[in-house]
Amino acid sequence: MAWVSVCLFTTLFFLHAFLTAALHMSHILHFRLKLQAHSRKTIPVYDCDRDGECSPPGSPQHMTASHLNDRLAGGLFSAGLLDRPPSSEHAKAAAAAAAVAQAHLNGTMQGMLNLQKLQNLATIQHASMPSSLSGLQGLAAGLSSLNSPLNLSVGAGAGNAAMTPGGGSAANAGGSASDGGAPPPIPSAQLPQLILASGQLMQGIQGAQLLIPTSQGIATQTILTIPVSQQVHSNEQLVQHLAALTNGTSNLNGPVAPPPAMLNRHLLSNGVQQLLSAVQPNMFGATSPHQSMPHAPVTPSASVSPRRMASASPPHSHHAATSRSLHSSPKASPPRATASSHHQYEKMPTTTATATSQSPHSPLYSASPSNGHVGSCGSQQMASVSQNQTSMHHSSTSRHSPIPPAMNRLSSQNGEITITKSHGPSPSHSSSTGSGSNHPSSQHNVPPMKLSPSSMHLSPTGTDNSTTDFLADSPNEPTINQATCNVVDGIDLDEIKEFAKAFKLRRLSLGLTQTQVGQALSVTEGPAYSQSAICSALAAQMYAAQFSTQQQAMFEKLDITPKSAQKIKPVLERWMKEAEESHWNRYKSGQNHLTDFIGVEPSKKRKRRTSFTPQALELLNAHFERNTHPSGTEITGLAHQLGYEREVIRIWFCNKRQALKNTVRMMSKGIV
Amino acid sequence: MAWVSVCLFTTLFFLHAFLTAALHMSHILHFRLKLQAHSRKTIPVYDCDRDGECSPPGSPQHMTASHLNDRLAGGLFSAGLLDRPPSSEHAKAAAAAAAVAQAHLNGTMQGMLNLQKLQNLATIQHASMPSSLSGLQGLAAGLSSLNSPLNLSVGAGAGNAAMTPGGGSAANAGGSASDGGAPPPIPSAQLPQLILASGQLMQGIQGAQLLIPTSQGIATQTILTIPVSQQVHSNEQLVQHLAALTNGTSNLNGPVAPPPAMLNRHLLSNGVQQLLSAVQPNMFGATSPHQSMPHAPVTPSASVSPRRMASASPPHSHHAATSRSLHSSPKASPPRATASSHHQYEKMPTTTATATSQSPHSPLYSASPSNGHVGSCGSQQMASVSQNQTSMHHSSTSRHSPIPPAMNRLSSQNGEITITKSHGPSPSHSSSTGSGSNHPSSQHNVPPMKLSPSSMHLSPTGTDNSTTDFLADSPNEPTINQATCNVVDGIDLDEIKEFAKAFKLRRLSLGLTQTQVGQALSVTEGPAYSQSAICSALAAQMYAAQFSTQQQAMFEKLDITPKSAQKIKPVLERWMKEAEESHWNRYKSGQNHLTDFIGVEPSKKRKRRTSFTPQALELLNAHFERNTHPSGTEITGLAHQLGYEREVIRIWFCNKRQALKNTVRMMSKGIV
DNA sequence: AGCATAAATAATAA
DNA sequence: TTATTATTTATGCT
Repeated sequence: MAWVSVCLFTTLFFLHAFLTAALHMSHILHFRLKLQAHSRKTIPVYDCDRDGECSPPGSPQHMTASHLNDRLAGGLFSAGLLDRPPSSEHAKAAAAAAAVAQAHLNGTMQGMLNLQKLQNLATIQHASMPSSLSGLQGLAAGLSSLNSPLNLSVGAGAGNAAMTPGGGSAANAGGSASDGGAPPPIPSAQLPQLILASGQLMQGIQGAQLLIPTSQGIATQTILTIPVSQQVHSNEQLVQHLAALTNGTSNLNGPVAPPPAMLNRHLLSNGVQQLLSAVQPNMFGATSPHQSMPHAPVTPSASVSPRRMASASPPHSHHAATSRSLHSSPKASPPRATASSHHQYEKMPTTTATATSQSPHSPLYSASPSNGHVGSCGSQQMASVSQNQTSMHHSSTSRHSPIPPAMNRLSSQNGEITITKSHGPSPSHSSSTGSGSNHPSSQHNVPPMKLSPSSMHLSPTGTDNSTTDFLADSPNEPTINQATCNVVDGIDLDEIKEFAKAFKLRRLSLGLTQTQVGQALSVTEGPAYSQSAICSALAAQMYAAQFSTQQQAMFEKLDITPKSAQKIKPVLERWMKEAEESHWNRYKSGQNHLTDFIGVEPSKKRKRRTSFTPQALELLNAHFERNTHPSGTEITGLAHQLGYEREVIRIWFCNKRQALKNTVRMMSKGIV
Repeated sequence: MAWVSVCLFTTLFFLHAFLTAALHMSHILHFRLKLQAHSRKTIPVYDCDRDGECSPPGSPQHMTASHLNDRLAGGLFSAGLLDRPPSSEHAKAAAAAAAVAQAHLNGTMQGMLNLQKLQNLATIQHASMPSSLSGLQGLAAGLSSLNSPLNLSVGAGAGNAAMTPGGGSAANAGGSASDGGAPPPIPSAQLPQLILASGQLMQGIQGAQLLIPTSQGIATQTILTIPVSQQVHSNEQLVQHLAALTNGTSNLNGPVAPPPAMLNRHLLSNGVQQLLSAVQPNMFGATSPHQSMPHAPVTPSASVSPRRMASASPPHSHHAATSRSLHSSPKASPPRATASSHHQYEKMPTTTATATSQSPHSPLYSASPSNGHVGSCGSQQMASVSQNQTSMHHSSTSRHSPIPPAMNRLSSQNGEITITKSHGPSPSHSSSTGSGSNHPSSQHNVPPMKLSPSSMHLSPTGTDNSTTDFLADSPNEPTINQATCNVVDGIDLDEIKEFAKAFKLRRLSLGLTQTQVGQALSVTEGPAYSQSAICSALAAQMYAAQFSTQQQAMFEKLDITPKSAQKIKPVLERWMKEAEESHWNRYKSGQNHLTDFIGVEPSKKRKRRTSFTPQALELLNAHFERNTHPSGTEITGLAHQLGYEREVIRIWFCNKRQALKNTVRMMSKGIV
């Protein structure tokens, strides 16, 4: 009678190159943090268990977060991003956050940061973009924050100018920005920082985008709060997440002010996988020459929808002069993209089967083509920071103009954080800082894009050139050094991935759906950018992103070239800027309706929640019991019979099935 | 780059008396094991973290697996399940696994266990069902395995007969079954263990059902692989999962052999939510008197679909004599349900908001009406074990006949594990064994059901009576002690929930959809059990299960009475047995098409959407990367490897290519 | 204040 | 292209 069954529980960890590492997760997780320097080469940095004990992979040695920071800093330095070698002291590496609210996420944080609170905090602090090094410093600060118990505070050291690479690191190390540099005087912009947009960006990530008027212009700051245990269905696991913190600083007024620096910050929690990255899109080339940095959005026109903007063409394009100042500063900024420090965070593979692990990849001033990740084929150099000037001249008009100068990696352009998978296959790509004339090919084509000039205006920040700066590898018109780069694909993939990610974050931060974006774009960009096309393009990008190095071949085979994907990027990028700008404008005018600026009517509202009568429910349930998957006819019949819309009935069944499924799942889990 | 996939392989051993043990699996999980004696009282047994350190809940003390075993053994003993007190020595408690392949999953395991491999392994080992205590021993062994570093090997100590409570524990503790007891001689059943069915059961759960011929009969073992990080969208989180392992033992040949024991074991991981449940439907009353226990499925007819079976009526009903032996044995089996030890496993609340905690509730020979869970209203006693004889006489013909004898709780009848929520509201129902005349009302109507006798044949196991035994509370004909039971609802809910869960697991393990079941049932059971009706019944049960005590009111309001659900249970149970039997038969005949035995035409509706496991997707994507156009052979291989239908795999590639193509197209559109 | 679930969104199997 | 699923959001009610 005896039955013996043996239950085995196993945890399999799949390493992305099909290397599988088995981890044991104690309580919850184990997490393995890897920093990826330039190339796909990954540097395992951290491997901790819940107890907080961390050890580098394959090594008994334990590393603390600070160690990690040092390591990072070292990497940066070696990459030429830092002026001087990082000090080995933990705090040293960390610089005060510049122009960024420092998120302070408490490990034991009970909930998400309330966005309202964020806003309130935001009003208190202001960020000014000092200059060159601030970006790096911010980065450093971010890194240093790793040491902190994962606290994210929204106060923040605004005084970026004060931040020198070596300065104020200690403060940051503490993790709370509030104690950071003295808040810079709030210059021209008397507007308090406002929440441009807020809401859930992804899975469990709450995001808020703040507009921070500064003497330099308007800075946009994105704050993402990432619940540690987000997405985990089971209770006990500690989860990790990555949060991307996007910092966008736009110069609105100060033509004189130092250019806003870009900050990229990645915070990774040990016990909990978390990533915070901030990117600041400023300073990069404006796609269209006529783009100006709108002072504070001049036009208070309430609902400036992208479409409207498109039609209204250049209404906002004034202050072209400001752009100059902006550009100049980038040059000064020391943290060149030279060593595009790709901090890869190796996550545990999610359930998603895609074998590649995603590593947060914060392209900062990753201007230098030598960026490890970037398959820089050509000999072209692109000084990311300095690019601004160069890129400035890119004519937005020349669509496929081979203008390569001041090319930035996608990320920098977006000013968004993106997570890149480490691409297993493509080996090379070390931290060839600066001068690397690696892959000229696809990487550096600067397709100004078909930027409907109309859509260009309003871009408030110096970020304008960003679109132009992109190294879009256009298959056609292989401008510079493009022939020999076969690494390009890999690079493209990275870029695409990053872009897609960044775009998504930005889109979400505006509270827009893919559909909305598509619709708006179709209006703005014309038929070629029909909604579906855009959406699909986005999807494609996402999709493409999935394939990292390893799959490039297939990619080509299927004719799904990253190149084409790359082409659409500028358009999307441009639109996004406009949308964000518009958003800001509306804010100013007091009209803060997120959906207003979309070319879509607000009509879109959510349908009123239907409430079914008990009788209806009875019938529906009876039907459901008989058949959980009623045919269309059945549904129609029911709808008619009950007097509800067919769709309502259909959805009812969908939800009912879902509920059932959930129930079952729980039960099984529960099992008792 | 890191991929982490966690696969949990669990083998559940169902102790036939509904003993559930929650284990902590070191490596990865934390388990909390609770033994629940009769009533819902739960006894926390284990709580370990990956380090292998275990401590009883609320206690700093660490327990080793062996401790757990001891504890368990002690519990069992106290419950009267063991003949002698368990020794305190760690190894002692563990007995060699009986009749079960012991899965050995290495923590560093690279991928999921290949089902093929499992099958191969299965062929190596054989399980023989010794006698009474073997079940317990097996359990103990299983528990002991907890100590192992989470290795799951599919080799396994088969020599169950040799297993005495105190013997061979050490070997098991090692975690590898291969070194376990000497493989018992493979008696009559010369068939190697085979995979009855395999595939994705749910979300990311892969399941394989093995048939293990033993001298006692055929044992079915279900192995579920649960990716740790399943369902997690972010990479890094380690996830939890629950695995349910169903063990069904059917006596095929040995009329003389001791009756198969049912083992119910629940493994629950703390850190990772895992559930393993096994249910064994054997030994219970046959609904229709003419049912016999088919020897080894006599009819090798390839596709013995339920429908066919229905039409063919009693083709397989031979060996009626065997049933006798089966029944007799239950009596002899020491582990009577007396102390229907409910091992409740308390899991961490999952993210799902449902506030009720689910406690694993494994009804084993919960024959005694006194079972805490059961709201035994009437004074009727039902000796679950002994019931067989009694129930045997139930006439399947009398649908609503008030025949109460040998009533079993649903679970026991099913021999399935089900998860019950603890119902807050209904207080009473202590382990008022036997005599409690609590809620006579709805609880005890024994609607024999309209069991179309035709459908009865083929039920291989002695389980036949199970259907009859059910205490279906039919609103009409309140037979015995039924008036005063208001607790009934709570009880019913428990049962319903349990049943629904068990049924679903079994259904899924056969790869059947509700629709399929419904269709098959409509054929088998007649119009009253039309497809839709069945499905709805299932759904209703599921649905009903959702509501635990708190929501009963609503339940009633919606007219989703547990009672009605209860009525259909026996039918479903019976059908499931047949289906499983049929499955086996087909297997024997070499026709292993999962869908074959369903009485449903394939012509029907769109196939249910498959959901691939992350692991499967990983593999598929890897293949896709290499080759977007795999040959038929490749596809077949993949399908086999992954346990999906070939067509599903083929379609996956089609869709994948399509997606790629779309992506490309859009991108190109985009720009140019 | 929370819960149950209708509605909406995104992904993807068929 | 369609239909379903999987998730998420947020409404309406207690």
